[in-house]
Amino acid sequence: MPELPEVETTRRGLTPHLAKQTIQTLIARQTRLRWPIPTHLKNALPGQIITQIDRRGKYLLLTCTRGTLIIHLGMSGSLRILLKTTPATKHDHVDIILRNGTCLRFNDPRRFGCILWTTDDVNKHDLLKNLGPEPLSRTFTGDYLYNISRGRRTPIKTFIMDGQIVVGVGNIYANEALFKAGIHPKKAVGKITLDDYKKLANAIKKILTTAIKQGGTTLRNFTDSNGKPGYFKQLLRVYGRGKLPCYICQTQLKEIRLGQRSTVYCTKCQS
DNA sequence: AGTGCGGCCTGTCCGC
DNA sequence: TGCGGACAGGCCGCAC
Repeated sequence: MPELPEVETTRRGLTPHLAKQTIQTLIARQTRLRWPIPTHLKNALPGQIITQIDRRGKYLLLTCTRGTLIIHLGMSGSLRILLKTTPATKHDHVDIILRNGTCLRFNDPRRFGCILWTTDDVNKHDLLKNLGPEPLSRTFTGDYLYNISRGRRTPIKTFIMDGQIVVGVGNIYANEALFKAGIHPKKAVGKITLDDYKKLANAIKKILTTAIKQGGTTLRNFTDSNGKPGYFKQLLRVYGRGKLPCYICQTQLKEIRLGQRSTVYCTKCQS
């Protein structure tokens, strides 16, 4: 389950392998992802040199000589660098073969991810043009949240999971950040004070930064072949802990559905 | 415009 | 032990 920290970790891991490399071919074994892989990609990619590897929210952006690859890992996607001779296994949907004999392999059991291509300004792409600020940037502050939430009634948890408000905050981190900031997940955004928004913005930054330092570890049933355990799981205060005692006050944590998402909070610590 | 929700997918887990 | 069904999650795109 790639969250922003894992996408960032992926980006950092891929960069030395991809930067300045030339693409030889594209192999698409399964083109039906979140959106179909563009049919012209097979013609567009060969000869392209990858010049830059960026991240916007949970999107990876591979800037090439004459276009940009937009990759999202969805729920279950992963990217690996392998020798191009490595046999493909289940859910290895796409290979981008490089001239140096390596390959970037996209694996995604649930196929919620996507691989798209644009030759225009990538920030004007439909998927990116309306995205909110990066949570770790200076523009994401308590003041920002306060100002854009006046007069609105959405529950705060839904609000911070909205990519147009701020990118990269998924269900797990939303739960954790609200607990850390002491804010009830259902609280209407228009009624939250500037002071609380400052706490919340800081909580989001802190949690994401910590998770990146952990190597962007996935959570729950992490069945990576490397057998890497979920380090960040040990730091979870509320997510996945419904009915268990709050670490702060021992009150039984409450679990509800909010916007069809599992939501866990402490009735005493969060108001 | 703001808000809420259905749908896309497969692996895992639970109860029978 | 096998099987069906609920659930998990990001996030677009639609309906109100």
